[in-house]
Amino acid sequence: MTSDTEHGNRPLRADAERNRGRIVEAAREVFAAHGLAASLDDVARTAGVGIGTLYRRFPTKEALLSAVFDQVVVEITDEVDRHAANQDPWAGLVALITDVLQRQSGDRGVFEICTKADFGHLERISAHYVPAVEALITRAKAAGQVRADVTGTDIGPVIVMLSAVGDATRAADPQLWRRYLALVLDGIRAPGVSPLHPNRVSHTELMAAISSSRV
Amino acid sequence: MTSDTEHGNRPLRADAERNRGRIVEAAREVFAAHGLAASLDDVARTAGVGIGTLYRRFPTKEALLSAVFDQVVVEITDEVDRHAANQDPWAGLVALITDVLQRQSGDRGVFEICTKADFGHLERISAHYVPAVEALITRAKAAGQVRADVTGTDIGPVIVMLSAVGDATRAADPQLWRRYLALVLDGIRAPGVSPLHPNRVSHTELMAAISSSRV
DNA sequence: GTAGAAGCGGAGGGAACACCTCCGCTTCTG
DNA sequence: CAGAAGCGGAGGTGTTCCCTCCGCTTCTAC
Repeated sequence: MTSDTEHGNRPLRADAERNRGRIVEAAREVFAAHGLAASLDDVARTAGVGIGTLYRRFPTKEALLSAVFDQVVVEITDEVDRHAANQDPWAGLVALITDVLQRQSGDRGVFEICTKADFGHLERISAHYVPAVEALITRAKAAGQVRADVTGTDIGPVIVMLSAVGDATRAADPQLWRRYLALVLDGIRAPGVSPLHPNRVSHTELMAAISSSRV
Repeated sequence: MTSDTEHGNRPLRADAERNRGRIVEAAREVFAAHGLAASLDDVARTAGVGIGTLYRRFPTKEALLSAVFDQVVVEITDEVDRHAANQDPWAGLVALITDVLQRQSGDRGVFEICTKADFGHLERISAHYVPAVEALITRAKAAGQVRADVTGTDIGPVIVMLSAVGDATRAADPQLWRRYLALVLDGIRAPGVSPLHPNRVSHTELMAAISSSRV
Protein backbone atom coordinates (compact mmCIF):
# COMPACT_ATOMS: atom_id res chain seq x y z
CA MET A 1 0.00 0.00 0.00
CA THR A 2 2.73 2.45 0.92
CA SER A 3 5.30 1.34 -1.64
CA ASP A 4 6.56 4.47 -3.34
CA THR A 5 8.33 2.76 -6.18
CA GLU A 6 7.11 0.94 -9.21
CA HIS A 7 9.46 -2.02 -9.44
CA GLY A 8 11.86 -1.08 -6.70
CA ASN A 9 13.58 1.33 -9.11
CA ARG A 10 13.08 5.05 -9.47
CA PRO A 11 10.45 6.52 -7.12
CA LEU A 12 7.23 7.67 -8.77
CA ARG A 13 6.42 11.33 -9.18
CA ALA A 14 4.13 12.55 -6.39
CA ASP A 15 1.00 12.78 -8.55
CA ALA A 16 1.68 9.37 -10.04
CA GLU A 17 2.03 7.80 -6.63
CA ARG A 18 -1.22 9.40 -5.56
CA ASN A 19 -2.98 8.03 -8.62
CA ARG A 20 -1.53 4.58 -8.06
CA GLY A 21 -3.06 4.56 -4.58
CA ARG A 22 -6.42 5.67 -5.94
CA ILE A 23 -6.37 2.93 -8.55
CA VAL A 24 -5.67 0.17 -6.03
CA GLU A 25 -8.37 1.47 -3.74
CA ALA A 26 -10.89 1.73 -6.56
CA ALA A 27 -9.97 -1.77 -7.78
CA ARG A 28 -10.63 -3.14 -4.33
CA GLU A 29 -14.09 -1.56 -4.31
CA VAL A 30 -15.01 -2.54 -7.82
CA PHE A 31 -13.83 -6.14 -7.46
CA ALA A 32 -15.68 -6.37 -4.16
CA ALA A 33 -18.90 -5.27 -5.80
CA HIS A 34 -18.70 -7.03 -9.17
CA GLY A 35 -16.14 -9.81 -8.85
CA LEU A 36 -12.80 -10.27 -10.54
CA ALA A 37 -14.39 -10.12 -13.99
CA ALA A 38 -15.14 -6.41 -13.51
CA SER A 39 -13.67 -4.29 -16.27
CA LEU A 40 -10.60 -2.15 -15.82
CA ASP A 41 -12.41 0.75 -17.46
CA ASP A 42 -14.77 0.56 -14.51
CA VAL A 43 -11.84 0.62 -12.10
CA ALA A 44 -10.28 3.61 -13.85
CA ARG A 45 -13.57 5.50 -13.84
CA THR A 46 -14.08 4.81 -10.14
CA ALA A 47 -10.53 5.92 -9.41
CA GLY A 48 -11.10 9.11 -11.39
CA VAL A 49 -8.14 8.51 -13.71
CA GLY A 50 -7.88 7.71 -17.40
CA ILE A 51 -7.61 4.13 -18.56
CA GLY A 52 -4.16 4.89 -19.94
CA THR A 53 -2.94 5.82 -16.48
CA LEU A 54 -4.13 2.55 -15.08
CA TYR A 55 -2.36 0.54 -17.76
CA ARG A 56 0.91 2.46 -17.39
CA ARG A 57 1.03 1.48 -13.74
CA PHE A 58 -0.40 -2.03 -14.02
CA PRO A 59 0.53 -3.45 -17.41
CA THR A 60 -1.93 -6.35 -17.14
CA LYS A 61 -5.04 -7.08 -15.17
CA GLU A 62 -3.14 -9.70 -13.24
CA ALA A 63 -0.62 -7.14 -12.00
CA LEU A 64 -3.48 -5.10 -10.58
CA LEU A 65 -5.01 -8.17 -8.94
CA SER A 66 -1.70 -8.89 -7.27
CA ALA A 67 -1.42 -5.38 -5.97
CA VAL A 68 -4.94 -5.61 -4.56
CA PHE A 69 -5.02 -9.13 -3.16
CA ASP A 70 -1.51 -10.22 -2.19
CA GLN A 71 -1.88 -8.53 1.18
CA VAL A 72 -5.34 -10.01 1.69
CA VAL A 73 -3.97 -13.50 1.13
CA VAL A 74 -1.38 -12.95 3.84
CA GLU A 75 -4.08 -11.76 6.22
CA ILE A 76 -6.23 -14.79 5.51
CA THR A 77 -3.45 -17.32 5.94
CA ASP A 78 -2.37 -15.68 9.20
CA GLU A 79 -5.93 -15.80 10.45
CA VAL A 80 -6.28 -19.46 9.53
CA ASP A 81 -3.06 -20.36 11.30
CA ARG A 82 -4.14 -18.46 14.38
CA HIS A 83 -7.46 -20.27 14.60
CA ALA A 84 -5.73 -23.62 14.13
CA ALA A 85 -3.78 -22.88 17.28
CA ASN A 86 -6.90 -22.33 19.38
CA GLN A 87 -6.88 -24.59 22.45
CA ASP A 88 -10.56 -25.40 22.05
CA PRO A 89 -10.81 -27.05 18.61
CA TRP A 90 -14.55 -26.41 18.25
CA ALA A 91 -14.13 -22.74 19.06
CA GLY A 92 -11.23 -22.59 16.60
CA LEU A 93 -13.22 -24.26 13.87
CA VAL A 94 -16.23 -22.01 14.35
CA ALA A 95 -14.01 -18.91 14.42
CA LEU A 96 -12.19 -20.02 11.28
CA ILE A 97 -15.39 -20.62 9.33
CA THR A 98 -16.95 -17.40 10.62
CA ASP A 99 -13.93 -15.28 9.75
CA VAL A 100 -13.61 -16.66 6.25
CA LEU A 101 -17.30 -16.07 5.64
CA GLN A 102 -17.19 -12.60 7.11
CA ARG A 103 -14.42 -11.71 4.69
CA GLN A 104 -16.22 -13.25 1.74
CA SER A 105 -19.70 -11.97 2.48
CA GLY A 106 -19.74 -8.50 1.06
CA ASP A 107 -16.59 -8.92 -1.00
CA ARG A 108 -16.97 -10.87 -4.18
CA GLY A 109 -13.34 -10.30 -5.05
CA VAL A 110 -12.17 -12.09 -1.92
CA PHE A 111 -14.70 -14.82 -2.51
CA GLU A 112 -13.35 -15.44 -5.97
CA ILE A 113 -9.67 -15.47 -5.08
CA CYS A 114 -10.57 -18.05 -2.41
CA THR A 115 -12.49 -20.28 -4.80
CA LYS A 116 -11.14 -19.74 -8.30
CA ALA A 117 -7.74 -21.13 -9.25
CA ASP A 118 -7.32 -18.59 -12.07
CA PHE A 119 -4.88 -16.28 -10.38
CA GLY A 120 -2.86 -18.54 -8.11
CA HIS A 121 -4.01 -17.09 -4.79
CA LEU A 122 -6.00 -20.22 -4.04
CA GLU A 123 -2.86 -22.35 -3.82
CA ARG A 124 -1.27 -20.15 -1.21
CA ILE A 125 -4.44 -20.08 0.86
CA SER A 126 -5.10 -23.80 0.74
CA ALA A 127 -1.51 -24.57 1.73
CA HIS A 128 -2.42 -23.13 5.14
CA TYR A 129 -6.10 -23.98 5.15
CA VAL A 130 -5.89 -27.72 4.52
CA PRO A 131 -3.57 -28.70 7.40
CA ALA A 132 -5.30 -26.23 9.74
CA VAL A 133 -8.75 -27.69 9.12
CA GLU A 134 -7.53 -31.27 9.26
CA ALA A 135 -5.91 -30.68 12.64
CA LEU A 136 -8.96 -28.87 14.04
CA ILE A 137 -11.36 -31.58 12.89
CA THR A 138 -9.19 -34.37 14.26
CA ARG A 139 -8.92 -32.65 17.63
CA ALA A 140 -12.62 -31.72 17.72
CA LYS A 141 -13.65 -35.28 16.95
CA ALA A 142 -11.34 -36.61 19.66
CA ALA A 143 -13.01 -34.19 22.07
CA GLY A 144 -16.45 -35.42 21.00
CA GLN A 145 -17.39 -31.99 19.69
CA VAL A 146 -17.86 -32.96 16.06
CA ARG A 147 -19.80 -35.95 14.76
CA ALA A 148 -17.59 -38.87 13.80
CA ASP A 149 -18.64 -39.04 10.17
CA VAL A 150 -17.61 -35.47 9.32
CA THR A 151 -14.16 -35.04 7.76
CA GLY A 152 -11.78 -32.18 7.08
CA THR A 153 -12.82 -32.16 3.43
CA ASP A 154 -16.36 -31.23 4.46
CA ILE A 155 -15.43 -27.77 5.66
CA GLY A 156 -14.63 -26.42 2.19
CA PRO A 157 -18.08 -27.31 0.84
CA VAL A 158 -19.66 -25.94 4.03
CA ILE A 159 -17.95 -22.62 3.40
CA VAL A 160 -19.00 -22.63 -0.26
CA MET A 161 -22.56 -23.36 0.79
CA LEU A 162 -22.75 -20.58 3.35
CA SER A 163 -20.96 -18.18 1.12
CA ALA A 164 -23.56 -18.82 -1.56
CA VAL A 165 -26.41 -18.19 0.84
CA GLY A 166 -24.65 -15.03 1.99
CA ASP A 167 -24.43 -13.82 -1.55
CA ALA A 168 -28.02 -14.75 -2.34
CA THR A 169 -29.56 -13.11 0.70
CA ARG A 170 -27.29 -10.09 0.95
CA ALA A 171 -29.77 -7.72 -0.62
CA ALA A 172 -32.44 -8.77 1.89
CA ASP A 173 -30.20 -8.78 4.99
CA PRO A 174 -26.41 -8.77 4.77
CA GLN A 175 -26.05 -10.69 8.03
CA LEU A 176 -28.58 -13.41 7.31
CA TRP A 177 -25.86 -15.97 6.50
CA ARG A 178 -25.14 -16.15 10.24
CA ARG A 179 -28.51 -17.81 10.69
CA TYR A 180 -27.63 -20.61 8.30
CA LEU A 181 -24.16 -20.89 9.77
CA ALA A 182 -25.75 -21.70 13.14
CA LEU A 183 -28.00 -24.25 11.46
CA VAL A 184 -25.08 -25.94 9.73
CA LEU A 185 -22.95 -25.89 12.87
CA ASP A 186 -25.73 -27.75 14.65
CA GLY A 187 -25.59 -30.26 11.84
CA ILE A 188 -21.84 -30.74 12.20
CA ARG A 189 -21.95 -31.05 15.97
CA ALA A 190 -21.88 -34.46 17.65
CA PRO A 191 -23.90 -36.62 17.66
CA GLY A 192 -25.21 -36.78 14.10
CA VAL A 193 -28.67 -38.12 13.34
CA SER A 194 -29.11 -38.49 9.58
CA PRO A 195 -26.65 -40.88 7.95
CA LEU A 196 -24.28 -39.04 5.59
CA HIS A 197 -23.75 -39.89 1.95
CA PRO A 198 -20.14 -41.17 1.82
CA ASN A 199 -17.42 -38.67 1.01
CA ARG A 200 -14.51 -40.24 -0.82
CA VAL A 201 -13.24 -37.03 -2.34
CA SER A 202 -9.85 -35.51 -1.49
CA HIS A 203 -9.10 -31.86 -0.76
CA THR A 204 -7.33 -31.64 -4.09
CA GLU A 205 -10.24 -33.05 -6.06
CA LEU A 206 -12.64 -30.75 -4.25
CA MET A 207 -10.54 -27.65 -4.90
CA ALA A 208 -10.36 -28.53 -8.57
CA ALA A 209 -14.11 -29.12 -8.76
CA ILE A 210 -14.98 -25.93 -6.91
CA SER A 211 -12.70 -23.72 -8.90
CA SER A 212 -13.97 -25.13 -12.18
CA SER A 213 -17.67 -24.71 -11.34
CA ARG A 214 -19.90 -21.89 -12.62
CA VAL A 215 -17.47 -21.17 -15.44
CA MET B 1 -43.46 -31.59 -26.91
CA THR B 2 -45.79 -33.26 -29.40
CA SER B 3 -47.40 -30.08 -30.67
CA ASP B 4 -47.41 -30.35 -34.44
CA THR B 5 -48.37 -26.79 -35.12
CA GLU B 6 -46.58 -23.53 -34.75
CA HIS B 7 -49.22 -21.21 -33.32
CA GLY B 8 -52.17 -23.55 -33.51
CA ASN B 9 -52.53 -22.74 -37.21
CA ARG B 10 -51.31 -24.71 -40.18
CA PRO B 11 -49.39 -27.89 -39.28
CA LEU B 12 -45.65 -27.84 -39.96
CA ARG B 13 -44.09 -29.75 -42.78
CA ALA B 14 -42.71 -33.11 -41.60
CA ASP B 15 -39.05 -32.08 -41.78
CA ALA B 16 -39.78 -28.80 -40.04
CA GLU B 17 -41.56 -30.56 -37.20
CA ARG B 18 -38.62 -32.93 -36.85
CA ASN B 19 -36.20 -30.01 -36.67
CA ARG B 20 -38.36 -28.24 -34.13
CA GLY B 21 -38.12 -31.27 -31.86
CA ARG B 22 -34.36 -31.44 -32.27
CA ILE B 23 -34.03 -27.78 -31.41
CA VAL B 24 -36.03 -28.07 -28.19
CA GLU B 25 -34.08 -31.15 -27.17
CA ALA B 26 -30.74 -29.50 -27.91
CA ALA B 27 -31.81 -26.36 -26.04
CA ARG B 28 -32.64 -28.44 -23.00
CA GLU B 29 -29.17 -30.01 -23.08
CA VAL B 30 -27.31 -26.79 -23.73
CA PHE B 31 -29.18 -24.81 -21.07
CA ALA B 32 -28.63 -27.67 -18.62
CA ALA B 33 -24.90 -27.56 -19.21
CA HIS B 34 -24.26 -23.83 -19.52
CA GLY B 35 -27.24 -22.03 -18.01
CA LEU B 36 -29.83 -19.81 -19.63
CA ALA B 37 -27.14 -17.44 -20.90
CA ALA B 38 -25.95 -20.08 -23.37
CA SER B 39 -25.99 -18.80 -26.93
CA LEU B 40 -28.58 -19.80 -29.48
CA ASP B 41 -25.83 -20.48 -31.99
CA ASP B 42 -24.69 -23.17 -29.60
CA VAL B 43 -28.20 -24.60 -29.45
CA ALA B 44 -28.49 -24.63 -33.24
CA ARG B 45 -25.11 -26.30 -33.62
CA THR B 46 -26.03 -28.97 -31.07
CA ALA B 47 -29.35 -29.55 -32.81
CA GLY B 48 -27.58 -29.89 -36.15
CA VAL B 49 -29.63 -27.14 -37.80
CA GLY B 50 -28.77 -23.68 -39.08
CA ILE B 51 -29.28 -20.67 -36.87
CA GLY B 52 -31.86 -19.38 -39.36
CA THR B 53 -33.99 -22.46 -38.83
CA LEU B 54 -33.95 -21.92 -35.09
CA TYR B 55 -35.04 -18.31 -35.41
CA ARG B 56 -37.81 -19.10 -37.87
CA ARG B 57 -39.35 -21.46 -35.33
CA PHE B 58 -38.58 -19.46 -32.18
CA PRO B 59 -38.51 -15.76 -33.02
CA THR B 60 -36.87 -14.79 -29.73
CA LYS B 61 -34.82 -16.51 -27.11
CA GLU B 62 -37.71 -16.21 -24.71
CA ALA B 63 -39.98 -18.21 -27.01
CA LEU B 64 -37.46 -21.03 -26.97
CA LEU B 65 -37.16 -20.87 -23.19
CA SER B 66 -40.92 -21.17 -22.92
CA ALA B 67 -40.98 -24.18 -25.17
CA VAL B 68 -38.27 -25.82 -23.09
CA PHE B 69 -39.31 -24.95 -19.57
CA ASP B 70 -43.07 -24.43 -19.42
CA GLN B 71 -43.59 -28.17 -19.00
CA VAL B 72 -40.84 -28.36 -16.37
CA VAL B 73 -42.56 -25.67 -14.34
CA VAL B 74 -45.78 -27.67 -14.35
CA GLU B 75 -43.91 -30.77 -13.20
CA ILE B 76 -42.24 -28.86 -10.39
CA THR B 77 -45.42 -27.24 -9.12
CA ASP B 78 -47.23 -30.60 -9.20
CA GLU B 79 -44.42 -32.19 -7.27
CA VAL B 80 -44.45 -29.42 -4.69
CA ASP B 81 -48.20 -29.73 -4.21
CA ARG B 82 -47.93 -33.48 -3.85
CA HIS B 83 -45.27 -33.24 -1.14
CA ALA B 84 -47.32 -30.64 0.71
CA ALA B 85 -50.07 -33.24 0.97
CA ASN B 86 -47.82 -35.81 2.65
CA GLN B 87 -49.33 -36.96 5.94
CA ASP B 88 -45.93 -36.88 7.66
CA PRO B 89 -44.83 -33.23 7.39
CA TRP B 90 -41.14 -33.99 8.00
CA ALA B 91 -41.12 -36.65 5.30
CA GLY B 92 -42.92 -34.24 2.98
CA LEU B 93 -40.45 -31.45 3.67
CA VAL B 94 -37.43 -33.69 3.13
CA ALA B 95 -38.91 -35.08 -0.06
CA LEU B 96 -39.71 -31.59 -1.34
CA ILE B 97 -36.21 -30.30 -0.72
CA THR B 98 -34.63 -33.45 -2.12
CA ASP B 99 -36.71 -33.40 -5.28
CA VAL B 100 -36.05 -29.76 -6.00
CA LEU B 101 -32.33 -30.30 -5.50
CA GLN B 102 -32.30 -33.42 -7.60
CA ARG B 103 -33.85 -31.48 -10.43
CA GLN B 104 -31.45 -28.58 -10.03
CA SER B 105 -28.27 -30.56 -9.50
CA GLY B 106 -27.07 -31.38 -12.96
CA ASP B 107 -29.35 -28.90 -14.71
CA ARG B 108 -28.26 -25.32 -14.59
CA GLY B 109 -31.20 -24.29 -16.71
CA VAL B 110 -33.70 -25.55 -14.15
CA PHE B 111 -31.66 -23.99 -11.37
CA GLU B 112 -31.84 -20.61 -13.05
CA ILE B 113 -35.55 -20.64 -13.84
CA CYS B 114 -36.10 -21.47 -10.16
CA THR B 115 -33.91 -18.64 -8.87
CA LYS B 116 -33.85 -15.89 -11.50
CA ALA B 117 -36.91 -13.73 -12.02
CA ASP B 118 -35.86 -12.83 -15.57
CA PHE B 119 -38.25 -15.06 -17.45
CA GLY B 120 -41.30 -15.22 -15.23
CA HIS B 121 -41.14 -18.89 -14.36
CA LEU B 122 -40.13 -18.08 -10.80
CA GLU B 123 -43.49 -16.46 -10.07
CA ARG B 124 -45.46 -19.51 -11.11
CA ILE B 125 -43.24 -21.79 -9.06
CA SER B 126 -43.30 -19.70 -5.92
CA ALA B 127 -47.08 -19.38 -6.06
CA HIS B 128 -47.17 -23.10 -5.21
CA TYR B 129 -43.94 -23.32 -3.27
CA VAL B 130 -44.62 -20.63 -0.66
CA PRO B 131 -47.93 -21.96 0.74
CA ALA B 132 -46.68 -25.56 0.51
CA VAL B 133 -43.58 -24.87 2.55
CA GLU B 134 -45.40 -22.72 5.07
CA ALA B 135 -47.96 -25.47 5.68
CA LEU B 136 -45.31 -28.19 5.97
CA ILE B 137 -43.19 -26.17 8.41
CA THR B 138 -46.18 -25.29 10.56
CA ARG B 139 -47.28 -28.90 10.75
CA ALA B 140 -43.72 -30.21 11.32
CA LYS B 141 -43.17 -27.75 14.14
CA ALA B 142 -46.48 -28.74 15.74
CA ALA B 143 -45.34 -32.37 15.55
CA GLY B 144 -42.02 -31.43 17.20
CA GLN B 145 -40.06 -32.53 14.15
CA VAL B 146 -38.57 -29.14 13.29
CA ARG B 147 -36.89 -26.77 15.74
CA ALA B 148 -39.13 -23.93 16.86
CA ASP B 149 -36.93 -21.10 15.57
CA VAL B 150 -36.93 -22.26 11.96
CA THR B 151 -39.49 -20.62 9.65
CA GLY B 152 -40.90 -21.24 6.21
CA THR B 153 -38.69 -18.53 4.76
CA ASP B 154 -35.62 -20.55 5.73
CA ILE B 155 -36.24 -23.30 3.23
CA GLY B 156 -35.51 -21.15 0.18
CA PRO B 157 -32.05 -20.21 1.43
CA VAL B 158 -31.45 -23.83 2.42
CA ILE B 159 -32.19 -24.90 -1.14
CA VAL B 160 -29.96 -22.16 -2.55
CA MET B 161 -27.18 -23.24 -0.22
CA LEU B 162 -27.37 -26.92 -1.14
CA SER B 163 -27.80 -26.15 -4.76
CA ALA B 164 -24.59 -24.13 -4.67
CA VAL B 165 -22.70 -26.94 -3.01
CA GLY B 166 -24.11 -29.34 -5.59
CA ASP B 167 -22.87 -27.13 -8.36
CA ALA B 168 -19.47 -26.64 -6.76
CA THR B 169 -18.80 -30.30 -6.06
CA ARG B 170 -20.41 -31.78 -9.15
CA ALA B 171 -17.13 -32.36 -10.95
CA ALA B 172 -15.75 -34.25 -7.95
CA ASP B 173 -18.88 -36.32 -7.21
CA PRO B 174 -22.30 -35.46 -8.64
CA GLN B 175 -24.12 -36.90 -5.63
CA LEU B 176 -22.06 -35.24 -2.92
CA TRP B 177 -24.74 -32.63 -2.22
CA ARG B 178 -26.72 -35.39 -0.48
CA ARG B 179 -24.09 -35.44 2.23
CA TYR B 180 -24.60 -31.78 2.99
CA LEU B 181 -28.34 -32.14 2.73
CA ALA B 182 -28.21 -34.67 5.59
CA LEU B 183 -26.02 -32.29 7.59
CA VAL B 184 -28.43 -29.40 7.08
CA LEU B 185 -31.47 -31.54 7.83
CA ASP B 186 -29.86 -32.45 11.16
CA GLY B 187 -29.48 -28.74 11.76
CA ILE B 188 -33.14 -28.06 11.02
CA ARG B 189 -34.40 -30.92 13.14
CA ALA B 190 -35.68 -30.30 16.66
CA PRO B 191 -34.25 -29.48 19.11
CA GLY B 192 -31.86 -26.76 17.96
CA VAL B 193 -28.65 -26.05 19.86
CA SER B 194 -27.00 -22.89 18.47
CA PRO B 195 -29.16 -19.77 18.73
CA LEU B 196 -30.17 -18.49 15.30
CA HIS B 197 -29.56 -14.99 14.02
CA PRO B 198 -33.08 -13.49 13.73
CA ASN B 199 -34.83 -13.75 10.40
CA ARG B 200 -37.14 -10.85 9.74
CA VAL B 201 -37.21 -11.23 5.99
CA SER B 202 -40.33 -12.15 4.02
CA HIS B 203 -40.60 -14.65 1.19
CA THR B 204 -41.03 -11.78 -1.22
CA GLU B 205 -37.93 -9.96 -0.04
CA LEU B 206 -35.92 -13.15 -0.18
CA MET B 207 -37.06 -13.99 -3.71
CA ALA B 208 -36.12 -10.53 -4.85
CA ALA B 209 -32.72 -10.75 -3.19
CA ILE B 210 -31.96 -14.20 -4.53
CA SER B 211 -32.94 -13.44 -8.06
CA SER B 212 -30.91 -10.25 -8.09
CA SER B 213 -27.73 -11.85 -6.73
CA ARG B 214 -24.72 -12.81 -8.86
CA VAL B 215 -25.92 -10.51 -11.60
C1' DG C 1 11.21 30.62 -14.04
C1' DT C 2 11.80 27.12 -17.15
C1' DA C 3 13.26 23.08 -19.77
C1' DG C 4 12.35 18.66 -20.29
C1' DA C 5 11.27 14.31 -18.16
C1' DA C 6 7.41 12.11 -16.43
C1' DG C 7 2.79 11.46 -16.46
C1' DC C 8 -1.92 12.01 -18.21
C1' DG C 9 -6.51 11.15 -20.70
C1' DG C 10 -9.31 8.92 -23.63
C1' DA C 11 -10.17 7.86 -28.54
C1' DG C 12 -9.97 3.92 -30.82
C1' DG C 13 -7.88 -0.77 -32.56
C1' DG C 14 -8.77 -5.55 -32.37
C1' DA C 15 -11.03 -9.55 -30.75
C1' DA C 16 -14.71 -12.07 -28.92
C1' DC C 17 -19.35 -13.05 -28.65
C1' DA C 18 -24.23 -12.20 -28.40
C1' DC C 19 -28.91 -11.76 -30.93
C1' DC C 20 -31.06 -11.69 -35.04
C1' DT C 21 -31.97 -10.84 -40.52
C1' DC C 22 -31.77 -11.85 -45.24
C1' DC C 23 -31.85 -14.32 -49.32
C1' DG C 24 -30.32 -17.71 -52.71
C1' DC C 25 -30.73 -22.59 -52.67
C1' DT C 26 -32.98 -27.15 -51.32
C1' DT C 27 -36.66 -30.18 -50.00
C1' DC C 28 -41.10 -31.64 -49.35
C1' DT C 29 -45.99 -32.25 -50.69
C1' DG C 30 -50.32 -32.23 -53.20
C1' DC D 1 -43.31 -31.60 -61.03
C1' DA D 2 -44.55 -26.90 -59.69
C1' DG D 3 -44.45 -24.02 -56.16
C1' DA D 4 -44.93 -23.44 -51.28
C1' DA D 5 -42.36 -24.25 -47.34
C1' DG D 6 -38.19 -24.69 -45.24
C1' DC D 7 -33.17 -24.45 -44.95
C1' DG D 8 -28.30 -22.74 -43.93
C1' DG D 9 -25.07 -19.67 -42.58
C1' DA D 10 -22.73 -15.37 -43.94
C1' DG D 11 -22.95 -11.23 -42.11
C1' DG D 12 -25.28 -6.84 -39.85
C1' DT D 13 -25.53 -4.63 -35.53
C1' DG D 14 -24.49 -4.06 -30.93
C1' DT D 15 -21.88 -4.68 -26.73
C1' DT D 16 -18.06 -5.36 -23.95
C1' DC D 17 -13.57 -6.50 -23.07
C1' DC D 18 -8.29 -5.68 -22.91
C1' DC D 19 -4.92 -2.87 -24.24
C1' DT D 20 -2.08 0.81 -27.30
C1' DC D 21 -0.87 5.19 -28.88
C1' DC D 22 0.12 9.89 -28.92
C1' DG D 23 -0.71 14.84 -28.41
C1' DC D 24 -1.19 17.54 -24.36
C1' DT D 25 -0.38 18.66 -19.30
C1' DT D 26 1.98 18.67 -14.94
C1' DC D 27 5.62 18.20 -11.96
C1' DT D 28 10.40 18.76 -10.50
C1' DA D 29 15.31 19.74 -10.61
C1' DC D 30 18.13 23.29 -11.41
